[in-house]
Amino acid sequence: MSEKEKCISCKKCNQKCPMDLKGADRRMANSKKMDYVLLGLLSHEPMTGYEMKKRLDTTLRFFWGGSYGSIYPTLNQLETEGKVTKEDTSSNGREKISYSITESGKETLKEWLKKPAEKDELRYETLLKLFFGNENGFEGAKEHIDCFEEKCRNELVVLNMFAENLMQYLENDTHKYYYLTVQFGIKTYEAYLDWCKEAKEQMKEWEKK
Amino acid sequence: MSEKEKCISCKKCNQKCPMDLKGADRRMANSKKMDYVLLGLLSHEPMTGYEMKKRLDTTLRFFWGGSYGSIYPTLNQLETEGKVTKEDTSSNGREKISYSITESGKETLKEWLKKPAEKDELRYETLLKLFFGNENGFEGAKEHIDCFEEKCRNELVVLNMFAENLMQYLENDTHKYYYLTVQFGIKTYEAYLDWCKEAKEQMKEWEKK
DNA sequence: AAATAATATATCAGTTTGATACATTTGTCA
DNA sequence: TGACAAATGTATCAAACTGATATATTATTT
Repeated sequence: MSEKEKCISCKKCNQKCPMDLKGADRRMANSKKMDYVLLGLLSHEPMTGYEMKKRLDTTLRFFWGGSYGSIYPTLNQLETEGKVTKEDTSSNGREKISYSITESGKETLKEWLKKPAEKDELRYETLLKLFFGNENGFEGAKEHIDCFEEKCRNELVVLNMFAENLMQYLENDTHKYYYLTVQFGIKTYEAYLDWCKEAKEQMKEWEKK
Repeated sequence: MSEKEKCISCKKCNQKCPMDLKGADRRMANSKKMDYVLLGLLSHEPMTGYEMKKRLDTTLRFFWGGSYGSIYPTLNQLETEGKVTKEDTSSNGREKISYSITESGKETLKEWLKKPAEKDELRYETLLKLFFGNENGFEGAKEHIDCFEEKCRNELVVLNMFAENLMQYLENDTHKYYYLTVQFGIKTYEAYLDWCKEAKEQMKEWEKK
């Protein structure tokens, strides 16, 4: 039995990976990323912590996330390190702190930008439920795919709006990079939709037999 | 100025999201997922913790991960809850514990499989570096894309091998679902490569002007 | 026979999440 | 105008997970 013929997914078929993955460098340093995310946002313009959260939920939502629980503590840490400065812009009773990036902060950001990306990852619960779907049958699998398909369609609507909207601001340099990431989102969601269709067709084939 | 004309990426252009995202249900319950991952793996066949880690690094690597730090504690917890059973299969001095799923564990897995997926997410450091790339210039952006492109090509080689290998085992039901996830991986990595090419072309256009 | 790789369990500090608490300001509509 | 809802804003916490590392044995290569 050659390496290629060995099954890679269970012991019964003599489980063996057909390729050496030891150098595949998944799971690298889990170094703190929030620093760079916040410095990056502040490199565009000064803003509050609340606003950074909003950016993460709208502009960056297709490829990165973040919660208050890491935003505010990180901002304080960055201030201690002299990489951002606070400015109290409270009006009346409402607390409001506007953050700006310092030269030192810009330096830190630039250094990070020069280094290659450590880790890109997907964490698709839909795929997880599909992979273990044997206990759930084709019907269950189809439901998960339908649900995923709908989400993708919704995301595509948003992304296409973003792209259209951005067209008017492409003379702004920072927006060029934003545009590229939006195109990435569009390309991937279109691929997902494509896969949804094919996967359901494949299951129909299997059901016939 | 209509909603559509407002810029969604900075304050200068009167930042406003062209779409209401409040109901977009990003960031839902961060409930423990490792339970289900391990139960899912054990629903295929009994194995050790070490082997589960290996599966995560090979078979599931394209859409899910996991570390020893959550595998072993979760296995102990699952045993306490009666959802898996331990069997000591040590030989001589080497400790070896084989885990099996119980009826109760299968029930838990099935219930989870029936519920819709809570959250699918991308965490692409490459896109992050690209988005903040203004500080780094087109040259820097291209380097990140080249690096990403190479990773994608490598992943595609592995995935195509997986697909080819799996063809021989498609009569095995659980492998059908595995096959679908591999197809997902292939589709998405192909889309990524497509985007890499277009993004670099786009940047060339911008450079001309 | 020695060195290296693979198997195997286990723990820990550091990072992030999702939820929630609390308070004020703005917008809506009756 | 006044009441109510939504948006703005800061902050913290338990629970989850990662990446690294420690430790030890067995299998494979040189």
